[in-house]
Amino acid sequence: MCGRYALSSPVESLEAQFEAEARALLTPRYNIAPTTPVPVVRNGGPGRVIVLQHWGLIPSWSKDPAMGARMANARGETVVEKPSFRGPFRRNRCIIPADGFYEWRAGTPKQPFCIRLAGGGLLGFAGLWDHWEGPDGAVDSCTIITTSANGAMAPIHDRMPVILAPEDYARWLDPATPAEALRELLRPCPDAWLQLAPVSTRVGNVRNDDPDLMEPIDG
DNA sequence: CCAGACGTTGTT
DNA sequence: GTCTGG
DNA sequence: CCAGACGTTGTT
DNA sequence: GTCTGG
Repeated sequence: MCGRYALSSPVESLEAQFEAEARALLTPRYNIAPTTPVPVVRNGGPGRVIVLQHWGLIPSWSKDPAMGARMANARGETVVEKPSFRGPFRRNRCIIPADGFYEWRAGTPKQPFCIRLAGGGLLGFAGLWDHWEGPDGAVDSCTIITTSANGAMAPIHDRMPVILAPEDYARWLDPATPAEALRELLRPCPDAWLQLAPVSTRVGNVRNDDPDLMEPIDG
């Protein structure tokens, strides 16, 4: 799955790769957790924008915004039908940028890994967002879509985030793309894209937030 | 008809 | 909001 | 995802 | 064990 990731690339790199205009101040983060604001690329006006949205999708019809707490991920296999996700899947698709993400291999102790592009560069997760309004204001929130693990990820975990190819960004964000074509995109990326490395268990604690969290350790 | 759910992950 | 269960 | 809490009363 | 917070 994807419950923790990092994003520290300069805003200029994000704007270039995703052809979007940043409308929020972005700070380097090496330990991004659900329930925090995360940068999201989505359609806005004539072009694409980068905005901060709460990680954990709160359905627009939800009475309790706490519902978002368990919506950090959405299964790609079922987004088309789940009540919480099918509306956003039709209308509110987004891309969530990352420099890498973390997965924990089961065992004692659990061993965290950092997964990055083998050739370096930014990843774009397939995501969904929604707009929620409550008595005390409005919240735009988002979720990261998951799929089965590819060969590279399988030794660590049976799920992984959907990582879009840059040539698929436009298709994913285009409101006119048919659902069948969208579902074609929700597949595990090729093994060769990814590079995995074990990292310090310090990443488990969300209070730790420094570049060393992404650094490979021995073993 | 109304009431209640609406989700994923990992682990057992 | 929309579906499922009763 | 993991880490950490898991409670109430009265008083300031 | 299970929920909340980050």
